[in-house]
Parts: sequence; structure tokens; C-alpha cells
Amino acid sequence: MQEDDRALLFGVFNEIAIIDQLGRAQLEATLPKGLIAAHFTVLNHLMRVADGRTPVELARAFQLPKTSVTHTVGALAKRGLVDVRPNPNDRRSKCVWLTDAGRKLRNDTITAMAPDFAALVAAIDPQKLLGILPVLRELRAFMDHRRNAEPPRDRPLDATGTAPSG
Amino acid sequence: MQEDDRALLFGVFNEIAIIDQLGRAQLEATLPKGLIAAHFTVLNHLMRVADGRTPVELARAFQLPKTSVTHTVGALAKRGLVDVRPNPNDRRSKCVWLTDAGRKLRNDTITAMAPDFAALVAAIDPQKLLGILPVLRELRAFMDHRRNAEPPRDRPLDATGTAPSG
DNA sequence: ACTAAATAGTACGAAACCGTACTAAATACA
DNA sequence: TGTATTTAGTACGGTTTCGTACTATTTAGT
Repeated sequence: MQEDDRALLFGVFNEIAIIDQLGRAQLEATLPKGLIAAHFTVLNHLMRVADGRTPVELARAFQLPKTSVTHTVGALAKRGLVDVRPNPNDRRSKCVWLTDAGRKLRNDTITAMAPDFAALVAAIDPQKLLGILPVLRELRAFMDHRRNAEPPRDRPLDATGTAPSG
Repeated sequence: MQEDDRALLFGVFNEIAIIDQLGRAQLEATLPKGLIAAHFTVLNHLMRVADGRTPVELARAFQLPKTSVTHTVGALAKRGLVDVRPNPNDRRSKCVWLTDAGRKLRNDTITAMAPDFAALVAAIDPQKLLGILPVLRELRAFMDHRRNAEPPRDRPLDATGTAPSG
């Protein structure tokens, strides 16, 4: 483990943090007032993957505490962008379904961002982006896996600290 | 602008968002209780770049609203990790200086993360990371530049919406 | 079947984050 | 020099985020 590697990793994480920041800002600039990236992320996931996910599934997908997801889903429900219904297979649980309004909002947002995307693709060769994607996936997979295979340290997947035990 | 490109961009931003999430979680797991990534980021920046930055310079560096930085710096000051002193060149302004405790905390944190870093470098060829870094920089630079060159939309650099005017 | 452990979700409170509105100081420019 | 604009920072309030603690249900182990 060289000093160089350390600088490299800091560099990578630093760029990633700022890109995330800028991407979120840009997304939120196109969302209707009152909605933020967290809300869109849920709508988008429900559409890309599938309707009817449970809040815990969402929390796992985004690596967020389930209390945060509850809050976000609640906000979406209050705006009529999703429906939260009981899970027929598990009476503890619920399922989150998109409404027509939710689907429309997601699609409209993507449409509205098209020029941004086009500008980006015009400025940066998509081949380059395509090239980094596998490395990003590998990096994500490693960190994700390591998180689940780690020692005692508190782990925020389940906020109660119950998770590690088994 | 192809459908494929859209999926590609979504993929890239999605991975970036989750890597950021996981990286933050890992960093916070090694920080002393009560300190979060935002705090460390400031300490690290002051040490990597230079002491004596003003809050606004920090806000620009991290692409965050200045009110957020005020809050973060205030917390660091209360813990004695930085000193906030008047800016001799500008009586509106202040400068943020590291204390010995602040420097020590930053260094200790990096030391504590060394095994994590080593594991990452062992699992993922550093050459790959080195390879994506320029693309990440390019992506960041593009988004950053575009943000500053953009139309009317509210821009969260200065939260007052004063910024665009000139 | 019965008990213990794990899991899904919520309530609650604290901290972070950020937009608006303000004050004070510096800068632009006429 | 004098006035208008820009800039640095703060006060304040609302929302997000998240850790802790709790209830209800399911799953595992005997």
C-alpha cells in the first residue's frame, strides 16, 4: 500500500463525491419544487426494476437506512406519486406501487433532462463513459460485498444494529 | 442522443451515487462518534490544499451552499478541530485554521482507514482506478463548468440566487 | 407446537442540510 | 467622491436524514 495509492483513492472518491453532488443539483433543478433527488430515485427505481417493491428492498438497493426510505416513500405517497399497499405475502410488510402521476413525473423529468444529457454526450465521448462503467461497477460491488462481510462495527443497513449477528 | 446513451448515463450516475454512499458510510464508521463525512472532508481539504481558507472558498470547493459550510465549520470549531479567525484582508470574512487536534484527527483517521484502502487496492487493480480518474475529472469539469455557464435556473452556489446576475 | 431469533415497519428526537432574508463590508463605476 | 452592486457571513425555519427504541409478524430451532 503506497502513498501513491492513497492519493489515488482519495482522488477517485473526491471526484465521485463532487460528481454526485453536481448530478444531484442538476436533477433537482429540473424536478418540480418540493421534490428532491431522493424522491426521483425511488420513482426511477420502481420503473426501471419493477413496481411493488417493499421499502426494505428499496433501502437495500440504495444502501440507505430504512427510516430514511420510509420518510421518502411517505412524501411520495402524500403527493400521490406512489401507492403504498399491504404486502399480500407478509403482513408486516408493504408494497410500493407507482401511480400514473408517478410514472408521468418520472418520464417528464427524463424528457426535460434530455438536453443536459445530449450536451454531456456531445462533450464527452460516450466510449469513455462506457469504459469507466465496468470499473465503477467493480468498485461498487467490492465495497458493497465488503460491507456485508465486515466485522463488528455498526452497520447502517438495518439501523438497529441487529444485522451483524447471524 | 440515443436511448442507449441515456441508459449509459443513468448507469454511470447510479453507480457513482452508490459508491459515494458506501464510501461515506465507511469513512463515518472510522470517524469518532459525532463526526461525519462532511467534517472530515473539511479537515482533509484544509490539509491537502492549505490552511486559512475562507468558508466561501470551502463552499465552492465542495459545491455546497455556504450555509451548510457555516454549519459544518461551526461544529468543527466547537470541537476545537479548527480555529475560525477574522480575515485580515477582508473584514466581512473569516479564515479557517486547523488546530493540532484537527490535524491529528485527520491523520489518525487516514491511518485507521489504511487496511480498508489496502484491501481495495488488493482487490481492484490500481491501474484500473488510475484509468478512470481522468474520465471522472473530465466529467466533473464539464458539469462544473456547465453549472457556471447556465441559463436562469437557480444556482445553489450562492443560495440567494444573487450569483447568476453579472 | 413452542419458544427464540430475525425481520418489516413506525414513532420519536437530534443533527444535518439548505433556501430565504438579512447585515456589513468591499468593489464598480459614474 | 458617492452611489449601486456584489460579496461574506449569519439568523431563522423547514425538510431531510438517520440512530434508537418499539410493535407486529415471520422464520428457525427444538
